[in-house]
Amino acid sequence: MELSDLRVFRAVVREGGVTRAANHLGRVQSAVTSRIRQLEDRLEQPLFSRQGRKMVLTPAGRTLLDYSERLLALADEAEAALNSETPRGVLRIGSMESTAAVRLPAPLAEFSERYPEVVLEMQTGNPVMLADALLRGDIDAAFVAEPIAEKRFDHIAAFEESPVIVTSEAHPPIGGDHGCPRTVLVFEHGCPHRKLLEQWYAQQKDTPERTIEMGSYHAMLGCVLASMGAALVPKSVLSTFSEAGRLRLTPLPKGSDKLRTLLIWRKGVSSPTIAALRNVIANGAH
Amino acid sequence: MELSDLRVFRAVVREGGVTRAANHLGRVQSAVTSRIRQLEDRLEQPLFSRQGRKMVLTPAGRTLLDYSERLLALADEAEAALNSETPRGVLRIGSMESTAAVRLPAPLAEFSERYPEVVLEMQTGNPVMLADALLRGDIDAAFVAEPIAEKRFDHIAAFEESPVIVTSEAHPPIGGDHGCPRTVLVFEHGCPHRKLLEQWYAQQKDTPERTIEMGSYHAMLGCVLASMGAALVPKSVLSTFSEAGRLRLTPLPKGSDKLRTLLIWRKGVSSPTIAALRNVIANGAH
DNA sequence: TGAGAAATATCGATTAAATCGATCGATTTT
DNA sequence: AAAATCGATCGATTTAATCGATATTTCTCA
Repeated sequence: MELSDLRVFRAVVREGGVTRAANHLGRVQSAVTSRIRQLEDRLEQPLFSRQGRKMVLTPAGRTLLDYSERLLALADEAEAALNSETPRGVLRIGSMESTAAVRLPAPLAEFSERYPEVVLEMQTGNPVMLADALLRGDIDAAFVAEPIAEKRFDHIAAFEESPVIVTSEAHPPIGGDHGCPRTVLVFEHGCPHRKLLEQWYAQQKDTPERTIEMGSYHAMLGCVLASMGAALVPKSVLSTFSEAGRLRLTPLPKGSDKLRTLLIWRKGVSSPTIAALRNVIANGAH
Repeated sequence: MELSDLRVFRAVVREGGVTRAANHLGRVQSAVTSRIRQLEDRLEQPLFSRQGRKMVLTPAGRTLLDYSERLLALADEAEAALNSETPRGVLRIGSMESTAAVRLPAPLAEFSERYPEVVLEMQTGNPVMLADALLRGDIDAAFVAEPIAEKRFDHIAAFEESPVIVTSEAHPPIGGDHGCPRTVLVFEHGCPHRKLLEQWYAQQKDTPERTIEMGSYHAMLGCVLASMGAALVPKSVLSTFSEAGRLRLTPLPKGSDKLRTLLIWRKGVSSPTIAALRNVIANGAH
C-alpha cells in the first residue's frame, strides 16, 4: 500500500468514478482501474461494490478512505514541514556548564518566546564531548570555547569570557614571593579553563601539587572560599555567586586573558531552527 | 514520497547504515543508496550528512524520521483495521421511524455496549428512501418492512409487527353500520403502514375523504385521540403512548395482520460491523 | 605508516511495475 | 432504437526500481 495508491483511491471516491478520477489525475482510465483492482487484490478486500456502472464504497472502502485522508494529510504536513522556513520541532543544544549557567538563560528565554513551536533540549559537557555529540548527530548545535580544532564545523562567535584566577582572600596575592596555591580546583576533564590554568602554572614555572575535579562551578568557588586552592573561572560566573566579594581575583596576562565561546554546528548542516538560534545569539547582548 | 521510500529511509536510520539496511530489507546496497538519493532529490533536502563512511541524520532528516514513524504506524493501523474481524468505525443505520422509536433502543444499547469501538449513526426514512440510501452507500444497513422488492439486498428477519387500526373511543366501532372514519392520518409518503391502510379501505369498499400526512407517530395518535380520524400503526408503538387506553383498536383481518420488519444490507457487501449488528438483532428478543 | 577491511557512491544492464491505447460489454440517456 | 457514457480487459510501451560490478573513501590494526 503506497501513498500514490491512496491518492488514486481517494480521487475515485471524490470524483465519483474511475473516468473522472483519471482525468483529474492526468492518467488514462485503464490505469486507474487497474490500480484500484490491484489495491483490492493486495488488501484482499473489495473497496467498491460495482452497481451497474457506478462505484459505491464498501464498508472496508470507507474505512480505508478515512485512513487515506489522514495518511495523505500527514504526508502533506511532512513535506510542508521539510520545506518550511519556520523553526519548529526539537532543537538539541549542547553547552559548557559555565555558558549554560550564566550566558544562555536570557537568549534561550528569548528564543523560546519567539519560537514557541520549538522544543528546546539542553545537555552540558566539555567541548570534546560536545563536538563528538554533534558529529554523531546527538545534538544540533553547541556552545564551546575556542580553539575548535575541527574543520567539520561552521561557527559564529557567541560570547567573550574573561577568565580569572580565583583564590581565597586569606591566601596572599599571587605573583609575589608566596608562589602559587598548591592545590587547584578544576572542572571535569576536557574543560578549556583547566588547560588555561595548567598553562599559567607552567608560565610561572610551577606545577600544582594536587588537582581536584569538580562538577559544579559554584561548588568550586565554595571550595576556593574555604582556602582549598585556586581555580580559574570566567569572570561572568562570579556575577551569579553571592560570596564573590570575598574572593581574590588575579587576571591572566594580556593575550591569554580573553576566551571566546563559539556557537558551532556541523559544516553545511543547518536548518531554519539552527538559523534562528544563530540569529538570537548574534543579535543578543554579548 | 511513498511509504516504501519511508520504510527504506527508516531502515537506514535504524540499522545505522545503507549496507545493513539493505540486508535487512533483502535488497542490494546500491538499490538502497539510490532510493535515499532520489528521496533527497525529490524533497530538495539532504537527509543525511555523510561523515566519512557514516550516515548522520540532518535536522531535516530527523524531522522526516518523526513523520515517517507516524505515517508508517498509521498505515499499519489501516491495514490492521481492514483485515480485522473486530467491529469498529462508524455504523450508519437507517430505520423506519416506528422501528427506531420502539424496537431499536434496546438492541442498539446492547450493541454499543458490546462494541464500544463502533460509533453508531442513525437516520430514519421510509423503505424506499432507505433502499436508495443503501444503494448509494449513504448507510450500511436498514430496518424496513416487507416486502422488499429489490434483489440487490441481503436480509434477515428482525421484528414482527401487528398493525392495528386506531380510532378514538368517541368514534363508533368500525365495521358496523357506521362506516369508516372519513379522515385518515398517515405517516409520510412511502410508509408501508399507509399502503396497508389504503388496502383495508379498499376491502371495505370505501375510500377516505381526506388524508393528512404526519411526521410523528405520537402526534398522529394525539390527533386520533382528538377524533380527527383513523390511523394504522404497529401495536408496539402504542406501548410507548401513555394515553393508549383511550384509543379503540381494530385488528386487521387474518392474513394481513402481521408485518415483518427486515434488516437489509447490500448484497454481498458485509463487514464485521454489519455482521455484529445482525447477531445482536438475531439474538435479541423479537 | 601502510595494507586490508568495510562502507558508500556510481553506472550500465536487467527486471519489474505502471501506464497507455484500443476495444468490449453493459448501462444510462435521448 | 440509437447514441453516449462508463468500467473492464489486454497487449504494447514507457517508466522506475533493482541488480551486479567496480571505484572511492575511510577506518582499523599491525
